[in-house]
Amino acid sequence: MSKQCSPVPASSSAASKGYPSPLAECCPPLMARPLDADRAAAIAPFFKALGDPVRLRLVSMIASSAEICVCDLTGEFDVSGPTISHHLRVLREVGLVECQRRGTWVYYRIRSDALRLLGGLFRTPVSRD
Amino acid sequence: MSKQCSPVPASSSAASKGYPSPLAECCPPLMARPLDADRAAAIAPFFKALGDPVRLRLVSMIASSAEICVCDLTGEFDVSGPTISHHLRVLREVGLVECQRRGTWVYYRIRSDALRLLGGLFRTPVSRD
DNA sequence: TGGAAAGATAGACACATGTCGAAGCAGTGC
DNA sequence: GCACTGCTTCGACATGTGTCTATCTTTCCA
Repeated sequence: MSKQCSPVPASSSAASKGYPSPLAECCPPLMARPLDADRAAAIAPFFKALGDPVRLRLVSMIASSAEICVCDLTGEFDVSGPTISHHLRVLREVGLVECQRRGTWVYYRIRSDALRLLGGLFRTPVSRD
Repeated sequence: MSKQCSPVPASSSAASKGYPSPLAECCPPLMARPLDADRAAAIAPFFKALGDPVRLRLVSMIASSAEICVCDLTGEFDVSGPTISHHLRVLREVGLVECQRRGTWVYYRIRSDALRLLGGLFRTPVSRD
């Protein structure tokens, strides 16, 4: 029953932590006002997922094309296939990417709503600096 | 000799990893083109630092004011003083914040160049999505 | 039906990380 | 000088994380 691809409902980890939906226009820029504990707990997993060099590169590769096959990702790294698969799972579960199986191959795509959310945190509200 | 406050040269962890200066207009948006391994290794530590809920909140509190005293940070969390101090050190070493001692108190300030760098990664190059 | 290939999962293991209490260091003020 | 306060560092500990090999599942095709 294809337990592997897209077992993730919509937002997953953040949602499973009790916060409604961090993807939905949730948070003001970091410079605007302090995050409360709940929002911080909901958002931190996204950054944590991006905090590994392999995963960061995976995200940039996936985000740079409309979609990309796992077979085209694996060869670019010095780590084993299962390790790539593990990292893709982390990215999937946090809601940064989504995947779709087509025949033998699995294609990954970026979730641009997640990218937008994170980008929004770095906007400068008034342009102080 | 105040080993505690600002023992960090300029960019630290990223610089110590051999990459010139991730703070200096280094990287195209994630969606523009894949990061090479070196840049990913230089940038991932920033996200890793933001990947802890306590640190993310600390950053948002520091970024939300021009500067803020450690004594005003500690009380907002359920963890001990040494733990806050540890997290501030991580943020300092990666180059996200900087600090300055004034008398008995230590004040933290955001490094907006770092915030800009990270924000730049989420810009949409052409506006595909 | 059976083999091959693409990926995911399981289990194990070394290492990193978050947390704490205790101790240390740097200023302040008596 | 000496006690006090603010903050950092140290050492210890439980837990989390990244990686691997081995195995399993899914799909395709002869």
